[in-house]
Amino acid sequence: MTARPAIEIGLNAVIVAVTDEEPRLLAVHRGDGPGAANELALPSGPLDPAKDRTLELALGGWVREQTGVELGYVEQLYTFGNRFRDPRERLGGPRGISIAYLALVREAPLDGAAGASWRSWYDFLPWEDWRDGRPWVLEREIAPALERWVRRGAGRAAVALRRERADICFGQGGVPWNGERVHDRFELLYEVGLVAEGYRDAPHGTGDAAQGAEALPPVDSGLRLGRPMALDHRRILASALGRLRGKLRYRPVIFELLPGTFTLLLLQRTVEALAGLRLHKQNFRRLVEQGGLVEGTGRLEAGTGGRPAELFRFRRDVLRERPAAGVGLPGLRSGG
Amino acid sequence: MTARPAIEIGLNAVIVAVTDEEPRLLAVHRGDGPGAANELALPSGPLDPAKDRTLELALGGWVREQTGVELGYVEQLYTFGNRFRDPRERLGGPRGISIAYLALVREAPLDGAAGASWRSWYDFLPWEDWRDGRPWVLEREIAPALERWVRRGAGRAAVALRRERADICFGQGGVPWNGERVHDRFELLYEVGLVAEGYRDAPHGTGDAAQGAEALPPVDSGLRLGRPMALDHRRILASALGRLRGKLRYRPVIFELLPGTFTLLLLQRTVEALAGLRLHKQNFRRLVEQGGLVEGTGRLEAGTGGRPAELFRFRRDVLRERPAAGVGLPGLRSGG
DNA sequence: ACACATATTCTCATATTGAGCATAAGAGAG
DNA sequence: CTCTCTTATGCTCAATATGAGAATATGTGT
Repeated sequence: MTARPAIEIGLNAVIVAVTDEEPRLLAVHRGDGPGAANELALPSGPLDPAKDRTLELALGGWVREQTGVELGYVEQLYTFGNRFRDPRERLGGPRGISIAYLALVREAPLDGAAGASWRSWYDFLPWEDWRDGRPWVLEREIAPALERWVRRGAGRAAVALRRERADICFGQGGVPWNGERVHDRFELLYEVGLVAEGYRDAPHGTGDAAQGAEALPPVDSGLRLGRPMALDHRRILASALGRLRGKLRYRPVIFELLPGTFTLLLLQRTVEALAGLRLHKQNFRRLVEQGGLVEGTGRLEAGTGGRPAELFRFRRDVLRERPAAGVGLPGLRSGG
Repeated sequence: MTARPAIEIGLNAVIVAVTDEEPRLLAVHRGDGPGAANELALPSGPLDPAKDRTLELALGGWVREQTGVELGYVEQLYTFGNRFRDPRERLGGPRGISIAYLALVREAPLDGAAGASWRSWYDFLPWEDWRDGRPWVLEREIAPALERWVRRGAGRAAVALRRERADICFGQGGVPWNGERVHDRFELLYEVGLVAEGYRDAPHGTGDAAQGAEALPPVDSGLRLGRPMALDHRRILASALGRLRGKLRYRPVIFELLPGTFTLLLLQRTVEALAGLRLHKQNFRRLVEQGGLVEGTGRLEAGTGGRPAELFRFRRDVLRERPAAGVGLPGLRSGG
């Protein structure tokens, strides 16, 4: 038996950019793994404990190698460490601990390196995009399937608990939709078996993979909502989206995704893309302008139809004045 | 050479309770380590990759063993992984990755197990307590030392950068104090050498421990602000306090620290203890009552001086109605 | 000149927040 | 029993923030 490390630290990056009003992430192809070959995955790689000085540096190296992209703003998301999170552990592989990061970049054309590509966020989590109203997939697929799951609860109390959980997660039964609860929603869909990963990872008799509180067999394994990813990468993506939506409120991170100057409409569309909501245009403008987040440059954009818009830039001073300034997403709008 | 793991996953817990209007954490004594013997440390222990099913379970086991305390609400904080974070790495120890958790409990008397004890949070971070106004140590020790550090910057631009950083961290030069920036503040004090750990860990000629952006020798090694802890445990504590202060705003976590029924004053004092601020009593009451966070029980508290206060309980329904409800700490008050 | 499209400015009703006054209800001193 | 002290609770008022939308400005293309 050769000496192999008992533990492997995996580093994963959710690399986000917004282009054409779509939030995108950088994905790579991944041919191995006992599941379906050639799944999409997050750029990732193991830490070399002897060489890598910091986790961020190691991550940046893997991303550079796999996608050619250089990371700027990077933030740690979460560390996942459940046993058998990576099915290779069952085959004698090391215990995998995976540290997920969120990175924000301005989308750059990929130099065709490897199989890296930009993918729309909502291909993976289609129920998160409310920009055109309540998403079809929620109404049509998720709600009925959840209702079946609720009803299948064992006893009155269990049904009530399940209903409360479903209502809170998906904004039903009078509960308002909460854009930041992305991970909770994915987790529920996973447990219920509504996403492909839930079915794939379920204990087909093995018995130990049931890591959730209740070991549920997937009940609606016919549904495959959203595009799946390798391992738990879609779960990581859900964490990232939730975190980013929350962060928008109280930190001016949005400017990491924008060019140096931009129109207020581009700023708004970028926020909307991430928030998955429409905002009231006039009020949004008031918020960012009076909030001191941006300042006009005096220059105008080349006309694209109507009256030309002024170009703005991020007001760096806001970090001194209101260190907790964000673009604040108070309410949602139906129309444009 | 015996087989030793190349990586060790350390699990640390910042276990918080509030008693007598003081936020406390559970600390243990720790006799080893190449530094000062018998330092205070967070309850912690390594993950057993072959046995522990989840990170939380492993953590709970170590905490139980070292303190006898059973964890309830647990939340992951951050994963630290810089090389040589643990100085034993230099002596051939495994690469240490440390995952920090925040746990909230109701303070229970310790059954004398081991050397566990409750310690006031602000013994370690005295500049964070503004309940009696701007803390003395900030005015008297930190501000002047930081000013010296700022002036020592190499060149005009460096001085300006340093000043901005110091101002933002510590609410000087017109910048308002931000209670959540706890970790940034500790980090700055560490780099500048104003806390004992900064001096202890500094590269005394070795040259590789300088992990910050600038490899600063500690400049004010005479000062020892606050009580130090083992390794980077005080940094972890700072992360925990910052996170908890932030979380109070948008999640009703405060009730994890309170008994089932409580007066509004106790609730307020508990929030104040964590926030390190005084709040306006009438407005606080309005906030939590109208916000639907609590409901009266009709019972009164045994008199402790003035008019008896009504006992309230947490309104669990708020989780359905406003899933993002917190106690909101809008502004600070000078008086009581 | 005219329709069209988008940008920008204002207005207005309604919450929310910050601050402080006023009143209520107990305990203890005289 | 009354006065004073103490804490609880209720209420007012101004300032500010938010949600919604009307009105006006300034381009492009016909």
